[in-house]
Amino acid sequence: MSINIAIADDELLFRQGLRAILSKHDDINILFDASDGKELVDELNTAKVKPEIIITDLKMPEMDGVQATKIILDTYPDIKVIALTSYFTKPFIVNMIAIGAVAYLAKNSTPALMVKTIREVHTNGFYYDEKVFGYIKNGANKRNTSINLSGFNQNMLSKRELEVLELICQQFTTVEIGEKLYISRRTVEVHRNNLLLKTDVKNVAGLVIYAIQHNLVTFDKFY
Amino acid sequence: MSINIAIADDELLFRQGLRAILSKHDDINILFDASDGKELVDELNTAKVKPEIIITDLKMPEMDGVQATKIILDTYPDIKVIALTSYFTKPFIVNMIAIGAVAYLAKNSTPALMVKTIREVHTNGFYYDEKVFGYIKNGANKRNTSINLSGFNQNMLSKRELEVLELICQQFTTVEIGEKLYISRRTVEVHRNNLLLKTDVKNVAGLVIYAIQHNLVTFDKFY
DNA sequence: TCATAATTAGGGGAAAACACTTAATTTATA
DNA sequence: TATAAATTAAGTGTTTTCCCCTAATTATGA
Repeated sequence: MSINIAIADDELLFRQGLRAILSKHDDINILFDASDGKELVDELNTAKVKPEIIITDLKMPEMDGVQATKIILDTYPDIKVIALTSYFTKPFIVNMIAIGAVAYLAKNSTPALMVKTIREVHTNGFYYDEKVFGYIKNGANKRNTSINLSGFNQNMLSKRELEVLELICQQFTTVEIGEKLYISRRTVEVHRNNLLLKTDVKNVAGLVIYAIQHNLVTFDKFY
Repeated sequence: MSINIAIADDELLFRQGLRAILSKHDDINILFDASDGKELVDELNTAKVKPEIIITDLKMPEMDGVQATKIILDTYPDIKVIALTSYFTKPFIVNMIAIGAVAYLAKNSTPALMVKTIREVHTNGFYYDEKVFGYIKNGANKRNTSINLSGFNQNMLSKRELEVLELICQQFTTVEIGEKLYISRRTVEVHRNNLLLKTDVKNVAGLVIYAIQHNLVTFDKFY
């Protein structure tokens, strides 16, 4: 009996590449793939045979892997989600685990590791390597005694914070942002400060990089 | 007779995926792959059989695709370089063409388009689709009557300015940058100001976006 | 060699960002 | 409905950025 999986990644070539790699293994069967979180959720809902495992990229347009995972696990708590990304950052991993991802794969892993991860998740329900374990420990020690959703939400950016972050990336000053959002300069400063704290960066440069890295803003807005 | 190619991309899974896709085609033969520009140049120099075509990602750690292409075409002017990236921006494309890339492929292209591009480059020496053609025209009309390296260099940032820009992106303050480069705070301020003037942006946020957009810094340095 | 560009450095000042504090009001949700 | 979270706002002060100005030294190239 083969393991039914689904893939989500915004790069078609990457998706097709994964298909080509995984198709070599008889015990792995790819049901469908999606180019972003929204497509993934839609395809999942309409699929007759549900996948046991979903491998999803975190950085995607429209809806990213984090949001998609939340929605999916809400409706299908038995589906195992493997997070896939190029960026191996502590907050990311901690958040993903907190949301319910059962494994974390770097994009520069070997195909062998990917297959191993899929099989481990299939048999054991999860797979964390030493690195991820290390991050979990460090991440957990930071604020909470254990990883939970409240700890996760503390790090998440609120709607307003995202608005402010986007305007910061568009090179607006605090005063200008206040005028745009019809709120006080002071309020914007609070949001800025919270952004620095939550994203754990030092200044505007860090915020912009964080925003781009986490796909919170799109390049298209600048050109 | 098959087409000998080499691949450069920082993500192992992507590289292996490409191998899997391209290995299905008998007329395409992958000689070697590399995880960054430096490795690519090294492997190329030591390779007994040189590839006719190199497919390289632009955004890579250590040495990016732009630098690598420059170096490679300097020594091996007959090698055809196909630029591969997730970002389809005007300046990027224009620069790559100016440097000498003979084709430009988006990472969310279909495998079929990639194979077609390889074959077209092999037979015709180049392959530009309508989109890229459009960008070339727009890019050319902007400042120069034709695309050439001198036009490109006029807008280029100096070596020192690039150093400062990189450190700004790494969240260092003016004073800190001065200490790192063993120059006065004042001098760094001059470079900062020139950066703002040359890139035509408003503040640090604009500089960071410019740097990322133009591939002057790599994400990997931040994590 | 003569001009141009790059790099260096400084004075002075205004604006913006950042750091620390407290706290009221609204909103979501358990 | 009680509790938590988000959003709002402000005081006060320091640091950093950004802008104006001048100007010497060092490369680079025509």
